[in-house]
Amino acid sequence: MSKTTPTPIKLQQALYELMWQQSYGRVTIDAICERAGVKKGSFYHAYPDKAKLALDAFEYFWQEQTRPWLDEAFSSSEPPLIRLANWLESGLQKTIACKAEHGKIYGCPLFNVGSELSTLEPDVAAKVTEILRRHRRYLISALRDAYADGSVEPDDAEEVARDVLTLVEGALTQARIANKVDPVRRLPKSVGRLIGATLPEASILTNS
Amino acid sequence: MSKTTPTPIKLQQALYELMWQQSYGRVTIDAICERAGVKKGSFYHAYPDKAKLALDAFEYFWQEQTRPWLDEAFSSSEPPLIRLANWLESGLQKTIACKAEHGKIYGCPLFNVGSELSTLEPDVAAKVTEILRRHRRYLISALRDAYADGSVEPDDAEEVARDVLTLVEGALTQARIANKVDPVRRLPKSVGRLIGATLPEASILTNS
DNA sequence: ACTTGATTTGACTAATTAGTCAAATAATGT
DNA sequence: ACATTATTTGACTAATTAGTCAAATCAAGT
Repeated sequence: MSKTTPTPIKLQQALYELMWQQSYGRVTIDAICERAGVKKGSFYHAYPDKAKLALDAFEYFWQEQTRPWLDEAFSSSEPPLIRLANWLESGLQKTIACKAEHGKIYGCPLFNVGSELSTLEPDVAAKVTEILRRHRRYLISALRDAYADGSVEPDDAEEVARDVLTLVEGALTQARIANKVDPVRRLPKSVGRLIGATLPEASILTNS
Repeated sequence: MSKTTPTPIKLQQALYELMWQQSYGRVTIDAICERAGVKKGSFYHAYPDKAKLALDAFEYFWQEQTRPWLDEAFSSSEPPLIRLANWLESGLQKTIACKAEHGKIYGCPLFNVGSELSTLEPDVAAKVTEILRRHRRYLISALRDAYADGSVEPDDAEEVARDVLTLVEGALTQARIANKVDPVRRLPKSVGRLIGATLPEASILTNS
């Protein structure tokens, strides 16, 4: 910790965490500043409003968190179906860890906040759509590889990827609403049904 | 219109519509009262707070809107797979109509608001879970019938119903976020994949 | 060390919002 | 018709919140 974290980053982290745990609308500028350890004047020096900050917050966490996670889970070192299994398994582990740490399942902030803001903050909704698209690319690649190596009956990778992501996001939202891990736990089987194959065991180490 | 609508009902309708189009958090008591054509004192005479009103609002719209809709779509007069097709088709029609009327796709308020409030208003989240459960019962029955008459390879109706509902709710949320009907339009095919059968054409009249 | 520009601060205003309450009105039973 | 109870009203307070701004502090280059 040589350099101090820049104010915009602190604000991005603060908003991200708060809107993930609560909701976008519930988070006040004051709350963001308090969590970021920054005074309100600094907020308005860095950002004109909460929505603009949200854009950066989503981008930051894609770059710092989601992208590295997907890069690992979808590593081409593994066969395509194992990649899918790893992705779901590590997602499940995150969900379980979240519940253990906070007593609550927070789900996917992209989906939660995207849905909350779609009619109110089109820019944020567009950002969410864009990041979901990036996410989907990993699925498309894995599916194409699975079709190519014959482990799954070929189909329209783009469409199936959409369905898989929709199911997974839906399950995360269900998990959040009911505060139960079950919907996430069932995903490998359901995703298997969707792509027309039985998913193998994940190769990723599941921290016991 | 002989009798005047009771104040609680007016408030329920107002909150339901507003939180569906915007978000729960964005809707103020004043806005509810204005839309309901009622003064704030009357609000607090009828309800202690917004969350309690939300409970009744969801129940009211289940009874008055969702339940009759499902009763018709899942009519036992039709073969089970046709019921599913009718359900999805009428949902698609609602989505298209919503976009045509408001220029926006609002999706499913249960899912949107449930996700928004899960960590903030447990009672509302519980109500949402309960209503989703009622919804799922229709799916379970249809699936059991489909298994019984041999139109689908038998499976765990309860589990498959969960998956189907998760996919459908996920698609509605995607549609809301991106303001596109596409995710909903693709549902018959994806649901077919999920249950392991190709869904037939809907028998319901699709208003052209 | 000094200057310049960027950043941070804290105290401020204005606006919004939740919630209260006594008085007015409407509804109900006798 | 009268009394009693329930409902509605509108004006009110208190609290929260967004957003502003001049002054103070910090950072960088010379």
